[in-house]
Amino acid sequence: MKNNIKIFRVMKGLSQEQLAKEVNVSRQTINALEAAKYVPSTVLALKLAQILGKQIEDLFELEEGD
Amino acid sequence: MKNNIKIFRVMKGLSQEQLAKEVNVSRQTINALEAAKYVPSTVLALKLAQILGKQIEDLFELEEGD
DNA sequence: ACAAAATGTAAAAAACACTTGTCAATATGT
DNA sequence: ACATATTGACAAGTGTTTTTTACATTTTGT
Repeated sequence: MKNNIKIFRVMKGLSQEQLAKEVNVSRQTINALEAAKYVPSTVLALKLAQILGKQIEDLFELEEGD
Repeated sequence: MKNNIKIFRVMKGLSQEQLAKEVNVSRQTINALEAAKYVPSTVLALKLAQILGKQIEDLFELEEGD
């Protein structure tokens, strides 16, 4: 599961910590997400999409094996 | 967290079991989802949106407390 | 009325998101 | 060069949550 969170976050001029605060998670969670260590819950995905002004489908891409 | 899975599933003329097979989960998972017993993983949400021809944002709606 | 298909529900297992803490590395600005 | 802000990475744990297995009920068609 690939994601483009980092790209859109930077485009918004936000630090990981700032984004984390906006969606109520720890900074490490954002960091791990950008490193594709795991896939966020649907709730978090929706919040991220909302803050970043994108559709979830823009942020995440299904891969072989998902 | 509300969802419209049932509505779109029926519009597609699919049974719970058929939809379940398409997205590789048990039939009961679909049933529980439609009963809003829980929110599916992002992976499953993406697959459902794909099969139903909708955006995740069309299927799920954030509520107070999510 | 009967069989088959579809749906509902509950308990339990299995999987996973997320936190906290910590340290190292890289970038940014003065 | 120095200090500060930002990011990367990792371990360990916890608690939550998704998902399955199994059984019961309802619906549909003939």
